[in-house]
Amino acid sequence: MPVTVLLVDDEPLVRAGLRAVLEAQPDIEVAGEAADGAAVIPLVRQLRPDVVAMDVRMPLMDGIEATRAVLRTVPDPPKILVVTTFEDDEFVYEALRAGADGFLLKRARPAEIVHAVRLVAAGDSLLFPASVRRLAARYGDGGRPARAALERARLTEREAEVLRQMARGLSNAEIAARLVVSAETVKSHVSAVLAKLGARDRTQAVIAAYESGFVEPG
Amino acid sequence: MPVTVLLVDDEPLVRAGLRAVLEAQPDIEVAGEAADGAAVIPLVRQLRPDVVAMDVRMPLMDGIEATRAVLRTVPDPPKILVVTTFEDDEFVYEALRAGADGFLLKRARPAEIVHAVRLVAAGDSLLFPASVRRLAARYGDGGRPARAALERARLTEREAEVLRQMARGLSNAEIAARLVVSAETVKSHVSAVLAKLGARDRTQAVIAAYESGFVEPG
DNA sequence: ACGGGCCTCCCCCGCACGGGGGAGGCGGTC
DNA sequence: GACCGCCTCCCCCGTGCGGGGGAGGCCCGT
Repeated sequence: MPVTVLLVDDEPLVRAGLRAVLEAQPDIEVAGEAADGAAVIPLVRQLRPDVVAMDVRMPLMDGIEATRAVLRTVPDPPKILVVTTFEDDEFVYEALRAGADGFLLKRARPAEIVHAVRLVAAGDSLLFPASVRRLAARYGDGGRPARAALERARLTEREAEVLRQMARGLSNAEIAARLVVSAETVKSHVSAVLAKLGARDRTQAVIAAYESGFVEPG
Repeated sequence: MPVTVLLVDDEPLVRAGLRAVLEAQPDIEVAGEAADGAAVIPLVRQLRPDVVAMDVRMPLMDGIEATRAVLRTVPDPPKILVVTTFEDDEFVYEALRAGADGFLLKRARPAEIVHAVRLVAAGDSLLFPASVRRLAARYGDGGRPARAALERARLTEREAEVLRQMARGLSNAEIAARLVVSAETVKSHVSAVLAKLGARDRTQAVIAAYESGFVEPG
């Protein structure tokens, strides 16, 4: 059965764009739309979408509040894919803490948008649109961010182990030696980790590990 | 003038080995030896070495205590290069907090040992023998580690900026675009950063940035 | 006026990395 | 028995990365 998506954005144009992109896919279906965060909860209860594509800036109730509200009040809640622009940097961190499963830049190419929806629908986390990184330098703390976000990425035992080794700065060959497997096997695990985290390379994966609390600095 | 080094290790064999390796270099000179941490402070005051190669496990006063003592009591103190084994993992973190400038594995090859001494003598930090990474998973916190260690790496403005971009997961090409310079220039800066941090690749550099507090997670 | 640090850009080159495939074994579940 | 997830290993292939050089322009301090 197809992945159902609820679009939440105050701009009709953006909703139309997302709808066009997503409905071009045979395995994705737009279940409905909302123009405001306050309208989201009843719609989620009614439509029970797999994924909510949630804008950040909205009148009445912003995307962060709406995310929190949905996750708090709806049993077996949908995945929340937060739609951001470069200007929304400061909200990304809050969204992560609110329990968002992934991020998406409005200016992303259609293929990326589709990919993001499929990824979070499958239970993986998408922690790596470029903008997510920009918060790093800006925010001191305010509480531990969502380790859950990475845990929800459903890494297998072995993949988690490989990620830990990556986060120690080891090369594939070194990891292979330490885990006593072939380099090819390590490459397989690394690729799986990258895919599940939405990371492009090992560096991004390690950053995600730190940012999500999967590994602790110090 | 040559780099002068004070060797501090309770095992004569290790001291002899270090001496042999270092004195084979025309630009490095062993100023003296000590078999115990307690003997270090007077010797440092007397010999004023550029670098102290400090063992961790020693009778009377261990390398961590000695490092703290030297840095606290000696004006214009020498660089401290902590000599560790794989078994000393748990001390590495403390050493970093105590103000050590670099780490060196006893089993390192001669060329690496020489390189490490030259690096810290030049004011750079060597944060990346493999063992340093192993502490990551083990220690919760206990206080902020040495941001100073990375600051002492004397990154230039531009290098620090490039490192920040690296720590956001950007590729060289993306950094080039963002800083409006050529990819070649970025490569130059990246290479300089790796050299100064003693990192092998960008992933290790980013880890060092997190571990040292140069960038903050969350 | 000269040196030195910094930023900038360029060349060549080898290699680890990562994508895209596939495939076999093994332990669970249905 | 059939299925599926996980781990393991293999192939090919392109390329971003990083090392090793060098070089010119700029500002600054002496």
